[in-house]
Amino acid sequence: MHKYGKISAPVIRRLPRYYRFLGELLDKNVTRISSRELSDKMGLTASQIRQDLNCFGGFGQQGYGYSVQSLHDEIGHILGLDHSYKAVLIGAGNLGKAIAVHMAFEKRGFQLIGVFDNDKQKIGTSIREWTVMDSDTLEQFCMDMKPDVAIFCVPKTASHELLERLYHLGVKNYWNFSHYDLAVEYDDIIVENVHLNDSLMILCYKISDANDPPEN
Amino acid sequence: MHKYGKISAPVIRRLPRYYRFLGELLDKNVTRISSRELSDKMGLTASQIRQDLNCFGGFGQQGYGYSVQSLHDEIGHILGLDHSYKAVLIGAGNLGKAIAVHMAFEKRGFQLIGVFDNDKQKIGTSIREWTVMDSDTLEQFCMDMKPDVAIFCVPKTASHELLERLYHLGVKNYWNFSHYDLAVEYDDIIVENVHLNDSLMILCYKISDANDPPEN
DNA sequence: ATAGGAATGATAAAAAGTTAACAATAGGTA
DNA sequence: TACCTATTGTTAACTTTTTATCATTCCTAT
Repeated sequence: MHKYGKISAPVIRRLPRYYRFLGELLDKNVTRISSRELSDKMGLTASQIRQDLNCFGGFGQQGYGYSVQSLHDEIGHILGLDHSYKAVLIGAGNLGKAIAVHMAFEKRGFQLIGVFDNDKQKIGTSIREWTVMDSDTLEQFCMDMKPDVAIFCVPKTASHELLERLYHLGVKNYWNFSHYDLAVEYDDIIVENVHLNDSLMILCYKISDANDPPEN
Repeated sequence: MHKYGKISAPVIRRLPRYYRFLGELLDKNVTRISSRELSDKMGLTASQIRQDLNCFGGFGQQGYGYSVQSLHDEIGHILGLDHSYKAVLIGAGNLGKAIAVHMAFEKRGFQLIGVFDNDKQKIGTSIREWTVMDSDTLEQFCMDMKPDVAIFCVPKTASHELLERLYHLGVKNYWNFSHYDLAVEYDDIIVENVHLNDSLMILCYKISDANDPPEN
């Protein structure tokens, strides 16, 4: 779909934020914006915004700025949100359930096609439109449905074995909520981590640091 | 508690990962490790590990390596995990419930002292040991209990007003799950974001990019 | 006790990322 | 139509971060 040069990770990680702010501007019926105005709103430099956007092409007009609508659309396209990658979610505990219910997958380039768990209590229960399936049926399901992505909402202890199974079933992309590093196992998989524990510890650091700042 | 020079964000964000890997080594009864071995396991350079650790002091011994136990403890201390910051969670929906149930707050430097929601259906219900309280009582609760942190599990639309209320109640630290940027509102607050939507979009980008790589 | 080897801590070099500066250009205005 | 202004796209400077190098130190074995 898109073929730009190698884009650096920091730039990529900023794209969703641009997308979000532009969406908010759209809601407010703002039709055009300059890098300067946007930088003020977002708390970063105008230079960075222009630099970032120019990785993908010249979306602006000199002396005028950027069209909010078309920039929003462009970024959505760059992110690949017009895809519909098939995702399976594994682990229908509190977190898995929250993810299934909470996320607007369709607006983010995905489609949730199945929810799995190995707990007999949960199998057969419903989460919105999905009926929780038995993890033991993953092999058959994957061969039939060929999901693109697995969403890992399982405990750390289950992660390793599950990754191995899915990897051999051809699943190479992972959204990982488990307190475990999938990426170190295979080098041809794509992993996006949501390490809640790490995030909480970072918050702890920041608070501790602020409450007891280094004397200069 | 700790007073090191200014530590850069990238270093801080790596600390929890070191902590995690060291914890796993402890579980396996590994008593010592060299930066080289650890770097192999973690998929980064030995140089970086040594550089990172030396921000905080010399924890290793030349010709020997690092003691797993003491390095683990040191990093825990640096992160401030021996604190017990008081946290309130706001928004007892699927996500909020999952966070309340899922996270081992006590092991991460926190203590969850209250869960709030404005939905009459949810008020009074129980989530583990917590009874969901009415958001309208936040003012009184905060004045009595002086929480250090608020965990935002509310919809974007509620975020702005809620931040304003809590800010004026003296809450200056936030763990933010809402699809909204709190940090742009005030400049004396600490915010750690968990933007699930952003993360999902980044995954979408990575997949799209890998499936249609730039030709060289 | 002493020598050798191993791995750190520190310094230096390289790479990556951010910010600043400015020329080029398009739109608005007289 | 032509000038003036605003704002981009681009290049260059600067800053930060990462990686490599190496001297120093401490453990281990003889």
